[in-house]
Amino acid sequence: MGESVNPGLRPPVMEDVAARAGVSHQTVSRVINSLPNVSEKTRQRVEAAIVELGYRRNTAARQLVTRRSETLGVVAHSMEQYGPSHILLGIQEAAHAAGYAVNSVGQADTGGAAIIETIEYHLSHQVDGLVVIAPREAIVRAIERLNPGVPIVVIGDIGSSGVHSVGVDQQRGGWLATRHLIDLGHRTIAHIMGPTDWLDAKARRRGWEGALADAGLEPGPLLVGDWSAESGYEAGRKLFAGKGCTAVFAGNDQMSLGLMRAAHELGLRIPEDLSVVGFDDNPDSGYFFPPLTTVRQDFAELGRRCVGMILDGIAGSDPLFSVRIQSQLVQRASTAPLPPAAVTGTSAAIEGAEGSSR
Amino acid sequence: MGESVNPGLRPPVMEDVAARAGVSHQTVSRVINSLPNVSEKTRQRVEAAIVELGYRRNTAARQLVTRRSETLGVVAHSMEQYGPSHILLGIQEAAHAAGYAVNSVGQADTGGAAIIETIEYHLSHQVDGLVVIAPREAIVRAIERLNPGVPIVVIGDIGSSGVHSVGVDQQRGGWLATRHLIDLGHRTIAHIMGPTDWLDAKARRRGWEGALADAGLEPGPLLVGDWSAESGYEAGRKLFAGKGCTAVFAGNDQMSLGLMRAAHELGLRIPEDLSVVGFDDNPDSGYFFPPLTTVRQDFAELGRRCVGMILDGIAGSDPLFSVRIQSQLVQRASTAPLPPAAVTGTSAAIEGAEGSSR
DNA sequence: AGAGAGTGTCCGGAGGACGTC
DNA sequence: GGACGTCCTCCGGACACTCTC
Repeated sequence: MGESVNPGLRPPVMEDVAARAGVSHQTVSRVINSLPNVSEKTRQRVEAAIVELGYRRNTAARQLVTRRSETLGVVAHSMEQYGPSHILLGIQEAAHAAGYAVNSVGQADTGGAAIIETIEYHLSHQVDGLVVIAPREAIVRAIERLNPGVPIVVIGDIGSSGVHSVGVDQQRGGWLATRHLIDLGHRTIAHIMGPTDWLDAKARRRGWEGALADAGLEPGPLLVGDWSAESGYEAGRKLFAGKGCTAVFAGNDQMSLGLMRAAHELGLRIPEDLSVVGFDDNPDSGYFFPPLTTVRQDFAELGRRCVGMILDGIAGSDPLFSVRIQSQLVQRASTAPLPPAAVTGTSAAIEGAEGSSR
Repeated sequence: MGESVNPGLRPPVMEDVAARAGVSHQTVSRVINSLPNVSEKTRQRVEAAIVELGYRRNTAARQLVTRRSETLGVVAHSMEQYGPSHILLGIQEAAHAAGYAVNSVGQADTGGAAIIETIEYHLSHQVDGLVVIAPREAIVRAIERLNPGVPIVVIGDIGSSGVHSVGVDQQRGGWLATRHLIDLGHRTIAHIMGPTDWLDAKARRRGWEGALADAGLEPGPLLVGDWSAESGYEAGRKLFAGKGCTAVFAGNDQMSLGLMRAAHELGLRIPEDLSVVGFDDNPDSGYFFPPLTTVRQDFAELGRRCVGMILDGIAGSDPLFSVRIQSQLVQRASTAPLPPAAVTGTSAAIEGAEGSSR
């Protein structure tokens, strides 16, 4: 590709710069690393030589001797999803602020083996710390058996475990969402959960169950989706075919979208006939039809805490074992009180439970 | 972090494995690299030693001598957007299939300087090839002045330039979207473009202008958004306040979403009163209200072509300079023919609003 | 003798410790 | 004591070599 400053085959090395500047390679090293004891004149000569030769320091060699890479590895997974991708953004921001580069390797492959392979990849590349975004049971298990040699933090609301973790309190989020519906007077509240092997999905579901139990209510219908709008739509078709529920807590915003589409097609009005709560608060959900009540997660904070834990680990102090970030309910227009008399509207008439509970 | 297999401070190296297996480090190297001339018995002893010690080969040292990293660098940017993030997924898939790891470094920072810094980061980390997802003018300019030493491909529909590139033919996509509206009989077609410093946004806009010009029509109103649903909403409020247009081509699906929300709030029915076309075909848009007509981009193909170009470059053959991937129109329910008589202004309020489109 | 199995030495590029002027 | 230079080291791989059957 054209105008190479260095027509020779091999890129310039420190020694070349040194020769050009008339100093030793060690002095070049000092200049590059801003160490003291280099005269101003020499520094300038070296810097000029660097520019002239288009020198770039060889990080492999540097890492070899320093044993540090100043980069954090991230095992990225399901990055097409809103949550994971924004977690990564949060981590990148926080790491950058701390002077660390972030090297993220993702794979579409869903298997645990691929994840472990990626972890090994990072470890053999001398990352100084490692974040695993892989809220799946199997992964956590595998990590416990690992001997990483560097701090490693798993993102996710994984309960007590031998693995360091940072996660949004998904269960509480699910609880908040469900509680909100209960407070509005709903009594039959369905849940569409994410894939059952996602820890997040399970935690949100537990929150739903918990809120219902706390209120002395029976769990409503439970369906499983795959986070996609399509799966939410299909769940909605099934759900609305059966006997009515008046409210649904969907595991994320996209499934809520599909669900609401299914509702529209069947002539159910939202929120008059059906209240819907999502999870994530992705930037679009305020513009859904209607704007979606949902649960917001603070990914920036998540990234900060996560990177903080890793830096603590690098510094040697034993970090907190597990951190939970709070989530918060964002009320919009997809939820409304259950009108006292409106129980006749849909086929929810079966639920004559006005006075019975509580 | 408890049960380290190697309580010493320094991780095991090849020599340690060799000692344990009773061979020389060179034999260990042969085993690891699956080279011939190692007896089965020796191989097994070595492999056992590797597992026992938890040995991982030091990639820095390996790179130092092989001068190859078998990884591709990706400069990721604006990864919160649908397009960029899915391009990355496509690249990862293709690279993985070719046996390359992908190391993506993203930053929130929008400045060109940060991008160049990231490129330098990758180059000094000995990536074997480099992809830059940064469809911004300034970046392309800066890359032209670079002396990378490895193949570098920019993602984007950047016209002729000294830089290798792969991109979806955005302009043609914009043309298709607009043409579709023209074919439906629309005559005043607005466009909400993305940020003006995005090459993609400009290309889509050119497509819109081109299609109108080809049909002998005047350009309709032009507004600028930032890809977000919110910006689409605001654009919609402005647009619908003025004299009516009957169709809008929005620069992406999210802006379409916001736009449709604005339309709903003003009592405009879609597609009866207003046709909308988006761009991206993100998985949600089939579940919008109504399902969105949009333009699909093949990100997997994009990734394949991109990685293919880089591999060609690594192999030494001069790659194609610039590749354009075709996009395609996906028709759904947000567009409809302009009723011959319906040009009677924007407020067709009368009509039972039961449009269960589809 | 010759093929197969295994060894010794040096090298890559940068940084640390220490020495010298 | 400031401004350098000299050696040695990090770890894995290429290469040439030796030994054995």
